[in-house]
Amino acid sequence: MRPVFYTQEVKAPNSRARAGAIHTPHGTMQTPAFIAVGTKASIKGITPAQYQELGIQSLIANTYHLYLSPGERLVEEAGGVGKFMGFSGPIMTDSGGFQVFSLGEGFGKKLSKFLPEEATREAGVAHYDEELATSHGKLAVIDEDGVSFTSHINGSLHRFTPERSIEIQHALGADIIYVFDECTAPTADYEYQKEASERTHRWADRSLKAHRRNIEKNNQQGLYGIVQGGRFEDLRIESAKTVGGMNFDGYGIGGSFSKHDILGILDKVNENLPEEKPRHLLGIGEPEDIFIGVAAGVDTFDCVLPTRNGRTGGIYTKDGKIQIPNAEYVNDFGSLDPGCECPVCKNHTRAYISHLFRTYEMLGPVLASMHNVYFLTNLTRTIRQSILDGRFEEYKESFLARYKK
RNA sequence: GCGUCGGUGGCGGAGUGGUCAAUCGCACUUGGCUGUAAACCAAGCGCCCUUGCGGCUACGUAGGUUCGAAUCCUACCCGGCGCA
Repeated sequence: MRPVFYTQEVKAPNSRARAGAIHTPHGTMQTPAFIAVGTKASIKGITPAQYQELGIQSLIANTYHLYLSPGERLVEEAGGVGKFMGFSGPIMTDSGGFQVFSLGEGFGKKLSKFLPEEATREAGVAHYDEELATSHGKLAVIDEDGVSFTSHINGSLHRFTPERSIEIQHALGADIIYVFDECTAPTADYEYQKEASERTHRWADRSLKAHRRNIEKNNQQGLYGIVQGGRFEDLRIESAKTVGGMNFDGYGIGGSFSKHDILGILDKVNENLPEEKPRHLLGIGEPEDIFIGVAAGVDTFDCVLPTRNGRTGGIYTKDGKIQIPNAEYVNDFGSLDPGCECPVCKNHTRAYISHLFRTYEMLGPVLASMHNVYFLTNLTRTIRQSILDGRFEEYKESFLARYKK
């Protein structure tokens, strides 16, 4: 028996949507599930004591960040990342593969998953600042064996290889760890994407071997492979087949950029991954994206948006997103999302939270993050129930009709 | 009363003869954020016309000098400080 495994309860009749559970040494999570992002062993703004009432079953921390600070040895000494941060449930660690992108090709773009320049300008968002990027250079450089990083904190030089990433993740001690992959830019051309995906496959093999070599950790931690392939369908399918054939404990689907239609290929990706293993869609997403993912057979999701949007005033509601600091909410005495059962909505008004943001009280970002995380965990919980009840499609239609109105 | 310094856009505060509707910060308005270099970033912010290296009105008030003034001169009004 592997330390991490999936059990299915109900499969929807007309899609790959499924309800089940992922079992780990630190507990079981009911899927589909939203996994909160806790990069530096902290879901920004939320204390572990609040996880349960916010529906947080699990979180994903980051190898690169914890390696830089406080260092994997210290976390190990503390008893692992869960013990260190005071959370007893299941935890994942991402391998640092995303930082290959955000500190490499993504560096200086400010938009971590950048859009083409015109679309960027149209959307009114910051775009590539060439002077900034070139004055600092990339912070990550890739070669066949691994990636050299310049610390974004103090400029010191560091090196990750698949073996090293696994070694660090062994020390961090999460239930589910990931192979070291290369997250490519969505704008990468076919040739580069092919090259990068194939390298990621070689790294997946090396990560797996490194994990198996450590008998003790291999029996305590599950290892997920990662599918890449960018926006190219044939590369995605090829990647799913290759990584899917390697007998990982689960599969992450990486490099997803919804605005580049990569989610459209998801169904074909999952068609080529083993049915009996859990699938995680890395870094996604928005409520619309979650429905796409679930329909395609994804079990778990993680995304920075609920906490990042929350910190900056963006609030999820059943009627779409709102900007709580905006003038129209300063005297709105309703709750953030009318009808929401979260502790924030039960106790506070939009007017109050708008005030907190406008006066830079840290409680504003905290309450907003709490509500947003609840919104996503509750969404996946409701989706799960709809699958169990055999009405996933109806629920999807009704939710999106209102959300996107 | 005399002397002196000063009055610039919601506020603070640059500018001190042309390229100034006026640097910058704050405030304000709006937008963005998808494995977190992110409690962040961007745009707008006198009025008007969808437009434009567009028109109009503006730098205490009123005049004046000049091809041209927020910038120079005169008077007045207001404020700080000093002396009476």
